[in-house]
Amino acid sequence: MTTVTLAHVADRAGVSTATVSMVLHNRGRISEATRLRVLKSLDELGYVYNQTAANLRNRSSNQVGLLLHDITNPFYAEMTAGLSQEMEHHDLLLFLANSEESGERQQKFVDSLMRNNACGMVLCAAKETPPLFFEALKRRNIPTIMVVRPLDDVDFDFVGTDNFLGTQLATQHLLSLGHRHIAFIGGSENSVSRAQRMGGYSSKLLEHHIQPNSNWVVASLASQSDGARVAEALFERYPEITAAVCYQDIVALGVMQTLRKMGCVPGKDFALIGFDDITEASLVTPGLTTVSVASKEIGRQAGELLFSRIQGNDEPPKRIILPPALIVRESCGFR
Amino acid sequence: MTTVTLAHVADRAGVSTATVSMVLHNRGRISEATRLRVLKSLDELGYVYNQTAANLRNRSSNQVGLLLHDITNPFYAEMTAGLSQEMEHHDLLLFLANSEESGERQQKFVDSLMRNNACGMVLCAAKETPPLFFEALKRRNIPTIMVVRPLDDVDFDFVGTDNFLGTQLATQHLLSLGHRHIAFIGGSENSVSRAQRMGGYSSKLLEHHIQPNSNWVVASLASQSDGARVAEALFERYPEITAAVCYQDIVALGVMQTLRKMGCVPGKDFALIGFDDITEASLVTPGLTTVSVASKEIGRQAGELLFSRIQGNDEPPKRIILPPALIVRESCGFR
DNA sequence: TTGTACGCGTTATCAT
DNA sequence: ATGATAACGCGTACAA
Repeated sequence: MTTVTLAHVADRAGVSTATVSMVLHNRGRISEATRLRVLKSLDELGYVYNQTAANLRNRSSNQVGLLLHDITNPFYAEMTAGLSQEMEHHDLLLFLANSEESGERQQKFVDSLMRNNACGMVLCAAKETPPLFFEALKRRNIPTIMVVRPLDDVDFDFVGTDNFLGTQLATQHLLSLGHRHIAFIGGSENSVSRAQRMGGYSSKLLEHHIQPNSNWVVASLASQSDGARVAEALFERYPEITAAVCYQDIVALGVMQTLRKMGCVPGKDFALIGFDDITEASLVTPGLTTVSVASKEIGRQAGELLFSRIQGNDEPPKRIILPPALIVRESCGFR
Repeated sequence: MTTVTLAHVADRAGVSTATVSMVLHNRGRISEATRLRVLKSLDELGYVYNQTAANLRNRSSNQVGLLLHDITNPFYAEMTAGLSQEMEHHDLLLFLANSEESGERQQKFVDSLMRNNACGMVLCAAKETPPLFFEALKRRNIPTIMVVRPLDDVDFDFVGTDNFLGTQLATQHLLSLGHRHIAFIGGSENSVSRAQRMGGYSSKLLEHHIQPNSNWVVASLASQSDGARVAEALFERYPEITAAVCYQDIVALGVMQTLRKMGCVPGKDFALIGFDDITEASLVTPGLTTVSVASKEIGRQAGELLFSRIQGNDEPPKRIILPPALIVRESCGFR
């Protein structure tokens, strides 16, 4: 109840609060005798350090914010685990918030972080975030790392994966299996990530002297059901398609449903590739061939970079792009 | 850079800091004229409220901690989403930490919460947590809600699901499909949740005058691979088993792998039921019949209860047990 | 409405 | 060499 303060400890040890503070931080020149006396009092009174008071005095804090749209998405959960580990390693506390793609909630969270004097943040910005949001952030001058969703704005640190290379790998895989009629399914129209992934896909086709067909490129929401829906429409109109690169695994799983429904066996009659390598990808039958983006590593690297910024690292903004890898399972069949 | 304080705002508006504070909180009787003047200054100077200072003065905070073993587990991710939503609703910030079943990390997190003067916490305690940990928590007297893992200690609020009823539902389902040789797979030996789930399973068997066979009850780690491993050993020794209730979905998915490997079709040659209803359960083929525990709702209810405790609700500790529901998919076949 | 003591740890300055 | 003094960070709320 009655909180024990430095003053209480100091009284008991017969020293000043300054001395106790110094002992706590192993700073200054304190004789071994007093040090022991202070430690004893500290222990006897069950002193609990008041970080709030220290933070106020130091105009600092040990608290970092993480904003996602949806922690329920296994990709982000993995990333969070990586970041959390890194934060713990540096004795930082991690605030978590889900924006659910709402700019309002995003703003609310960031405001809250400012008020609480957070020392840094990791953001995966909501889709329709206005430039003003980022401008305001810059003025605040608080270390901020953007993750996963690439931003045009180069003034921010960024950690993500190489979307372009990822779909290149995927497309190359399909091409070398002999496919020539390859669709691209998923992603929302205005997404930068999608543009990059589409770029990898189309560039690979062109490299092989194949004309990308814009009719075979369709968007979808980030859900299994919508993936299934758009795939159905696509395959009905263009039965000549024999393979597809999907924007993300969730969508690919939906496409798989549609294929089955049409009596088409993925991995035999059709070749399907996803993106993200979420846990589900290894669980479905046939196993989904996909592009792995090392989600946990993104979190870890973001944490590392953020920590260095908090420590005062003021090098120009960095872009850390982690290499993706093709994970071959059964959904594309065998050579 | 130079932080704007209440004093600055007060100066500019030609009033005292007390007045500004009152305007900020809509407290006291301030004339409309001064109120507007203050609001104007607030805006012009771009004032940011310093929650840290307020917290220090009030000996309070708006920060809550959540401890899990693994945010990567979809069950906990869902729960976190529910809690996060509830916290946001009450303008509380949520600290997240993964213990990964380490008592040390758990202790470290809780200590950190104490130092930071958190106003409450939600804990899913690590497996081998010593009673001393809970005793110390009680002395601290900080609102704490235990979740998911039932505790013997009745001095804490608890929110979880009815494990016993859950496996009763599952077992009943298998029995009514005609199965008589039913195994119980998964969970770690010393877990209370497991004891409860095993209780539901065995009581149902007894109710139907079937002797539970302890050889058909096997433990496993909370992973697909270990589920597969123990299932393989079990089925080899006891080929007469035709159905299984699993401790959790992850394990059931592993069992499914083993079945397939043995040329056994789940839902046709074998009936399988999981527990948790994680997303993957609906994605595999055949869809996994399972017991749903409303993970998100657990988070929400924990948040609600915690908030009421923070508000001063000092009723005796509550145990909120959410009813589970059987989700019938295809892994048990059809009648 | 205001003046101001207060919450508690920090650290520069001063004293022995 | 050791350690004390006290102003300070900034919002709060009571007495005036």
